[in-house]
Formats: sequence, structure tokens, C-alpha cells
Amino acid sequence: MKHITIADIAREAGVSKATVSRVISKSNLVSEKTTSRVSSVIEKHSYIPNVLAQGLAGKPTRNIGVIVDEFPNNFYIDLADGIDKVVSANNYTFQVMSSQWEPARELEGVCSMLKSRVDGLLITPLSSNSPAVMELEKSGIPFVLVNSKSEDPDVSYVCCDNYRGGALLAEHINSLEHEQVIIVSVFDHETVRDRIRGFEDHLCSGAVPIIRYSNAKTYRDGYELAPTVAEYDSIMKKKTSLFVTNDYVAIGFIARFLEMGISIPRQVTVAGFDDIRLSALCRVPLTTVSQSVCEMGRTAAEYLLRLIKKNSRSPLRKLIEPYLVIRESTTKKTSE
Amino acid sequence: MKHITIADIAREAGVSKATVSRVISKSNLVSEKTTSRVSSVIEKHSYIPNVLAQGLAGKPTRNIGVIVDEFPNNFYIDLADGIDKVVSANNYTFQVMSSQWEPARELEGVCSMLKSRVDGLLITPLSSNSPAVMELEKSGIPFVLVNSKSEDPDVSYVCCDNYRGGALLAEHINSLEHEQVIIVSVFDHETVRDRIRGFEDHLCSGAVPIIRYSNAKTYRDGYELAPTVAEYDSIMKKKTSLFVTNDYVAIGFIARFLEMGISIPRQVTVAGFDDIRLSALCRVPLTTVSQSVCEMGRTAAEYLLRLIKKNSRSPLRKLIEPYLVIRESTTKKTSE
DNA sequence: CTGTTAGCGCCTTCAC
DNA sequence: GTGAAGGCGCTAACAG
Repeated sequence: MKHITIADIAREAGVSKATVSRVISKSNLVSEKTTSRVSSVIEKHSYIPNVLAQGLAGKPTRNIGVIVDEFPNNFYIDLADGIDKVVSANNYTFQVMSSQWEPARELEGVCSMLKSRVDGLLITPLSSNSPAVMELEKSGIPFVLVNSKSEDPDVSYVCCDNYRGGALLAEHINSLEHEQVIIVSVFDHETVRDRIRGFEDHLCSGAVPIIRYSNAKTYRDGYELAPTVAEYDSIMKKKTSLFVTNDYVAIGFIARFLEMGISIPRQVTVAGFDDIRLSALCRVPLTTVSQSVCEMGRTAAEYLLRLIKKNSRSPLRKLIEPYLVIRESTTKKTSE
Repeated sequence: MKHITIADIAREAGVSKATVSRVISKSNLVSEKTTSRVSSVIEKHSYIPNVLAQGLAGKPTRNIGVIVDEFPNNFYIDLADGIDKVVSANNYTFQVMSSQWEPARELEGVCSMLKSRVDGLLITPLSSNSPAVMELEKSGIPFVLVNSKSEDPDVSYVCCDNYRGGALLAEHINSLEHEQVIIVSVFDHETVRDRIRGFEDHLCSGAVPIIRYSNAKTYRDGYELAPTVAEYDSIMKKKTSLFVTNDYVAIGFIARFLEMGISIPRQVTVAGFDDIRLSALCRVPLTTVSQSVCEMGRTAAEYLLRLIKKNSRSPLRKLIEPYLVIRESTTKKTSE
């Protein structure tokens, strides 16, 4: 079954294609009579204009692209939710791709989006100067970086103020008693580095030693690293403050500590970062820093639409203020 | 800055547009020499063919549409992950929309997808005969229902076998001691109805009363409904088995019960449905039925691609087998 | 207000 | 093997 085209409508309504086109785009230089006649024919056949043709003929596609690291991730759903809210409210649609953390796939994704002629692009880049971002700059298409910053004064971005988040946490931890501080960082990403910098810059360590671990990425990693950390740093003997730069991993630590009979927060306090849903509801609710990912999505989408519409060359940027959420993993309400 | 077109490439390579087109589509009736010459020009300008034009000229867009209820939802991320895996492996892209549970938006979504000429559509419909699905049938475009079944013998779908899931749970609960059973159903959806039917059909109630509540949708709802349920049905006195048709809500119940000092599973056992991540890690790990949403996504996407490629008119359908996950909320390892 | 005329960038016959 | 020509469905001047 062939699609109905504008020509069919025009013929049946006894007007020219141009007139039909005008009716569709609500250009108000068509008489009311013709408008209603044409409209009814459109209605009757439930005719839907072909976006491809519209796009080819120069109209914006009203479709934006979104590239994320991966889907199975709390970060992504909140982001998608935020984006969806503003995008759909503005009668735009969006398509998504995941880079699976591979620069090559990320670049491919950008190319793919580019060739489907999206009006603009949102991307959580692997790094602020990944090939994908370079390609984007070259293309001249409006885009905004999400969850990443950029040195380049021309690029727009929306990111959590991770440095500040780390600082908030440090201030809280300063108020706790401890004989050592352990920092476990997840993968190597600018956001994570900022968290740690903020944390270290504001920690009143005094004579207290700081111990660092890196590269724990998952719940499982935390779960498995816990005994090593516990034994090697003899946390049974020294009261310890543990900062894990990602909630999921932190929760893995907690789970294992509990199994090992290590009391939280009495012997060890644990703090995370992100405030995923789980953090409030897990065995020992987790003290963490909340970054409003949904707001990040909303803001980024708004910025992008603004760039698209006004073609405003001035870059738009925002650091979203994180806030501290104190729960039982660092305060002594319970002890298990 | 104008986009480079096929004509530019043709001119620079000293061939016709047709030849360039052939090179792009890897049609092998072009001499190797011309191929490499053209390719290098394409490379040099990093030329990307315009998908809109290609689509207009009759080629498939290799873009499929996905319509879901809402994004901020564990179900969605797993689904997206599954879809992404097969879609990207096949060099397709996808765009997403959410219905926000409103039939009107759902229909709009379908229309929007249709007009952007997606090659096919995946949808988790509000109901198997919602206007959106009707529209889809009319359109003749390949589509498959996800998380929904259909009476219509022509419609393809992939769904969890919710009836079976309910049955599995009933069998487990039959083995527990109790003096009453309480069923709390979340919103009115065919999948939820199936869960309850399966549950009730396989419950050996005997003389044990079954009490029903409905319309608890969120964690909060569970949390707030708990005291009422506890008091009204005097669960302090009667050993109770509680089945909540959705994990999130079940976890809300558990949280409140604990606060009220009601011991789980000693006094009340709680079972859920879905097996979201949280269920394994919350205060009292939740017995539940796992439906592999990721697999659902994968299967659905595979079916859709098959429909698109072979234009196979035979509908493809599958009920995915759920399985029971028994945890502490129904067994007596802990007691709090 | 409305119709006519060109394209938009690409693919696909059909000839050579 | 390769080129020329027509058309995909629509919009945007330009005339009337």
C-alpha cells in the first residue's frame, strides 16, 4: 500500500500542492474556506506528511540525537526522563545510541546521528576531547556536552559540580572521628577526578593517613575488594572513613562488610556519590552526594533547543549544584 | 557551511553521481580502480550520505522506533539495553518516546514515528488494543508488542509469561505457614491481571481467607498502605503471606513494616514481582519473580528486524519464561 | 490568497 | 562498467 502524498491531497481538494503545504505548516495566508476544505481531506485520509521529504526540502527535522555511555544504568534513565520532558514539550523527538564506553563506537554514533540529520546533539562524552566531540565541532551542528566540561570556550555543557560535591563530603567527614581515610575511585573519568580533588582539597587530614585504591567499577568489585581493604588496612583496629566515588560500588563494600561482621558506621563509615535510588533503601542507607541527573537532562535539552532555535553562537554552560545526603552509613543511629 | 553532496564527490572524482552511489552501496559492478578513487575522495572530505535523501529515494531508513510508558523505570533501562544490543549489532538506530501512560500521547507517538518513516516499531502498549496499536495495524508497518499479548492472530509480541510467574509464586507460598493471604495489585494492566490469575489459580487456599487490595503504584503507596493493611487485617495476630504484584511497592511495605516493628518473614512474608536490582539489596532481600526484561528487549528487536527484512507476514510471538527467586522476605534466615 | 517552478540529495532504471 | 534522466515528497521563492 502506497503512502498518500501531498499531491493526492491537493488533487482531491482541488488545490495545488503549495496550498496544502501551507495548510500543514499553518501559514495563515490561506483563506479559511480552503483551509477547512483541505484539512478535512487530510483528516479523511489521515494523511501524515513525510518528514524525510520535509527535511530534504530544508525544514528542520525536529529530531535530536542523544549519545550515552550505556543504557543499563540509573544515570541514563534519569537523564532520559529529563530530556524527554523538555523535548516532547517542544514537539521534538529524540533518538539514542550508546557508546558502550568505546571511543570508536562513540564516533560512529556521532556520524550516524549526523547523517540522519538531527537538528542537534546531546552527548555524555567519554572525554571532553574524544574524537566524537572533535567531529561534532567540525560538523557545525549545535550540541551540548552532558556530564562533562570543556576547556574550549565555544562548547556548551551541563555538568554536576563534582569538585564541590567532593568538598561537601569532605566537610562532613571532617566531623567524624577516624584514624584513617580510604578513597576508592571508580574508573578514570574527569568527573571522578573532580570528586576526588574536591574531597582531598577540603579534607582536614592532619596526621591522619589517606589511602587510595582505584579501578573498582561495579557492585561486585566493591564486594570483592572489601576483605582486602579491611585486612590490609586493618580497619578492625583503626576507625576508618571510606569514600567510594560511586554508590553502586559503595553498596558492594557495605554488603561485604556486614557479612564480615564489621559494624557500620561504628567501625567504618562509608560514603558514596550519585544518590541512586538504591542508596536510600539498601541495608545500611548510604551517605552520598546527590547530583540531580534529571535536572541535568532538562537543562541540557533546554540549552540545546535554545542553540538550535536562536542559533545563538554564545555557548551555554552550567554546573549543577550537588547536595549532601547524610544517612546511616556515616551516622550512628543503627549499628547492626 | 553547506553539506558536501554526492555531486561534489562525483565532480572531484571525475565520475557520475550514479557511480558514486554505487560505490557507497557497495554494489560490485564498479571497477576496482574507480572504486578506490571515489572512496579516497569520500574519505578525504569525510563525506556522509544524507539519510533523508536516501530514505526519500526509497531506501529503508534503518531506524526503528521504540515507544515505552515512561523512562524513569528499571524496566525501561533493561529493555533499552536489550534492544540496543541487537539493533546496533545490525547497524540500525532507534528513537524513543514515552507515552507517560496517556493513550493520547501514545497515539501521537506512533504518528510521530510513522511520519519520520521508521522501518518498524517496538511498543509497550498501554493495552493490546489501544488506539495506538490500531493505528499501527492500519499503517502496515512492521511492529511488535512488548510486554503485552494480543488476541489478534496477526500481531507479533514478546511478553513475560506472567500467569506462570504468578503460579510459581503461589507454589512457593503454598509451602509457607499462614492463616491468611493478602494480594496487593498495582495498576490495572493485563500483565498484572495475569500475575494475579496465575497466583490465585495455583494457591491452595483451603480455608485460608484471601484479601485483596488494589491500586498501589509506588514505593510510597506501599509505605503508606502498610499500616492500614496491618491493622485492618490484624496481621500481628494472624500469620500472613503478602503478595505485592510489583517489587517497588513491595519494598515500600517492607520498609514500613520494619519501622512498625513487624518482623519479616516471621510474622509476615512478603513476595514481589519483577526482580529489580533493588530487590536483592534492600533491607530484607525480597522473594520475587524475575522476568528477564533485557531478553525481552533482545527478542523483540530480533523479531522486528526479521519482520522488516524478510517482510515475513507470519507473526512472531514468544512468552518469556519467568523464574522464582527466593530470598529472605519469605524464608526465615533472618528475623530483624 | 493561490498556483507555478525549481530544487533538496540520492537511487534506479535505461541506454551506451 | 559507466553516464543521463527521472522521480521520491515536500518547501520556498516568485508570479499572478
